Amino acid sequence: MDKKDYRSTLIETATRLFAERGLHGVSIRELASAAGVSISMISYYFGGKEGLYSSVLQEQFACYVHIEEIRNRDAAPLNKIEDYIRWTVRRHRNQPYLLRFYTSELTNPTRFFSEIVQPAIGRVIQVLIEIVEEGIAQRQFRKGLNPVDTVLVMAGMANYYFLSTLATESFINHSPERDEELIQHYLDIFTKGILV
Amino acid sequence: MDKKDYRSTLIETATRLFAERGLHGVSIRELASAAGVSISMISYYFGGKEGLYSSVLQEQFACYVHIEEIRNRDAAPLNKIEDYIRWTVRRHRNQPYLLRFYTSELTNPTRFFSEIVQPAIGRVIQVLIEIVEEGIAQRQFRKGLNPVDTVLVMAGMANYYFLSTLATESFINHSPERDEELIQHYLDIFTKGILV
DNA sequence: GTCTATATTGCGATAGAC
DNA sequence: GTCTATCGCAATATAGAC
Repeated sequence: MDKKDYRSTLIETATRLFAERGLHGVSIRELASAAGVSISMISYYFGGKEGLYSSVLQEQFACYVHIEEIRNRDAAPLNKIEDYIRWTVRRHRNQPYLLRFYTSELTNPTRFFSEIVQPAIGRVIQVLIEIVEEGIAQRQFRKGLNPVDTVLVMAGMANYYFLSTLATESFINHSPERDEELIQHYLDIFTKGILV
Repeated sequence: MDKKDYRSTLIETATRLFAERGLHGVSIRELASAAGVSISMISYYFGGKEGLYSSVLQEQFACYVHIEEIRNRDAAPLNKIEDYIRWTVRRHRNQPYLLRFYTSELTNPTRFFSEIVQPAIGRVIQVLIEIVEEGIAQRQFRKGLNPVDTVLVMAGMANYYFLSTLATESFINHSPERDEELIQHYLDIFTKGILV
């Protein structure tokens, strides 16, 4: 908790509040009061509430450029898939509110979706499709696989674990200590399936 | 488009608008105007905007009781898993706005989450865990599987396909004609994995 | 840069006529 | 059951003092 300037403090506070209640669920009064500044600061630094929301969104999705490093790694397709899963888990742990923006923009898109969110998610899916196609071409993955469906299974399992937290936390342990075990199980199921 | 009473018309209109923009994203003025009634009808029938939202939510999640039929079927665990996937796809196709409420309540819960949404989703996950445990006990599924992680993979892949639509529709075909193929691929990957 | 005060608009709810 | 009119309040944005 270093001393921050008002601009950073506002972004920090807004990230939490927008994540918890959405763009329309929070007023600039509440935002300013929670950040300990006056409401006029929001217009001053961000040009209004939507500008602040847009800045928060850009910061949250900036990390998606990292998919290019996974893409360009000189590694076997299966290792890249492991990279993707580890990176996804790490992303959600480091940015506890990321998934809120991710899903809230996917289901109730604001006018910033097409500019910030769609390119980020779309690019990740495209890179993953490339990786699966590469794996099939190198005969490491099965021939009959549909790359698109394979990728959606993979992205689904990696993200849904975090999405489901609120509905299952009363009977499923979601603590970070179990992450390594989770990653191993996910890779195991994804590569070998569930049948004996 | 039958002739409907105002109550049903309001539920129908509100389902679309709340799904697209969330509880706070829509005003009762807009709701009433889109439904072609006066705003006082919302108080009259539902006791206010939140009452209307609650009715919409209850209607959307009523279908979740159907998981008990899958649970009680006299069928092999693998067949029950296929049932679950088919039922999930059907559910999202029949109720195009269901996933909006599902994810928006999971990420920005309203005060109706714990009463309506959590019990529905939680129960489905619990039944699926039972099914996987049964499959392991009957030696149809692999011994080392963690039932919880297995279920989260399954629920993730079944739901994420629909969740991702908005970000991938420009390069992935999400039309219902492909659903049967999708279900087959998903079952195939989930049972056999991706490796050769 | 930061504040207070205020302009203006839109909100949810409801009283009361029909 | 349904409407119009209106109340009281909270919203965003900004002008202007410091």
